Amino acid sequence: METETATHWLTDAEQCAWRTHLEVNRLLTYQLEKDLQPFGLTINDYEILVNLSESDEMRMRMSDLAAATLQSKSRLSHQITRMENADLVRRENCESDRRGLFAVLTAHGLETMRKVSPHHVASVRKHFIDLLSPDALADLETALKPIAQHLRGQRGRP
Amino acid sequence: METETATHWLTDAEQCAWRTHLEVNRLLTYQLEKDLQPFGLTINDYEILVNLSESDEMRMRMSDLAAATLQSKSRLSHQITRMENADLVRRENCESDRRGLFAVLTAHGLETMRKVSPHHVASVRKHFIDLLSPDALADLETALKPIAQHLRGQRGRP
DNA sequence: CCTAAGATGTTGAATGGTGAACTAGCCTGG
DNA sequence: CCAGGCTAGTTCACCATTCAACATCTTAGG
Repeated sequence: METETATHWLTDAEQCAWRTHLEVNRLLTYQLEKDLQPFGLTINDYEILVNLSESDEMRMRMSDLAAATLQSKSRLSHQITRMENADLVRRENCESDRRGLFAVLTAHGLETMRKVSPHHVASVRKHFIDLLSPDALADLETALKPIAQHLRGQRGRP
Repeated sequence: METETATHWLTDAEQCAWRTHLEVNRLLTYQLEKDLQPFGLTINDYEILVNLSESDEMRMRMSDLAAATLQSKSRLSHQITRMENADLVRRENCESDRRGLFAVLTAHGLETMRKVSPHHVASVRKHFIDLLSPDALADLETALKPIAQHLRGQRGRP
């Protein structure tokens, strides 16, 4: 009789799927970053722009933006400072809560977004979406959705 | 007749799958990192340990290790320096090519690996593998494998 | 009210990552 | 055999991220 619980190692199939997942993630991030580079944007920059451009009035509270992009407040603060220097975004005070700030997309930020997004979408297609059959896409979504939900639940837990 | 090529935007289904994929990645990385933290290791550290422990003689050439973990040589060099200071790894000269160095797992590194890996595997199970049915796992592998291959091909291209 | 606890955001120091320049050793063709 | 170009790895200067300390404002309880 075992005195300690045996580790439940991964089967070959599990390990293979897991490593493929890891590899795709890393290579994909690398590739998207690279395709964005000619425009002087990082993936982080781009994601901020997406969030803002999809928001009402092109603005979001710093906290909400940090939550939406899964970054720490500190990191977002630095990030927005950099983007402010690049005139992609500006900070604006919040009337209703004077502790608060909005990050607001500037005209130049919006313009940048319009120019860059087609290229980014093309990149996502080329390196991901278009390599998946409609069935595979659906399967992927089905497989990952519950995981996303589980992980969201884990956030900010012991 | 259009004078410029229209952007082929993502459909709702495509966008949804894409964003789920992104979200899972980020949250999963966050979670795995967090589960590794009590042992004083980062995901990067862990991955180096895995690579070395699976290698012949518990050693790999710096270049090979960099390629295997998809890091720049510079980054790996810093990383190994840190791990050397933590006595997880040591550098050793290469007889056959005197430019070369091996990163070698130390006894303490191996011991650490033995202690930590069951927890890491449990974490991978809890937050990923065990949330997938065997079918979903197979689907995932099927969907991602060609993408991994495509991306590997893109590496180090114009 | 007033105070204490909590939320919002910034800052600064320390650590980690990047990319280019560099050192050193290998290898090939003339 | 030796000059040039190539490969391995490190280093340096700069940028990005983290973590803890802080300033400011809000809100809930007494």
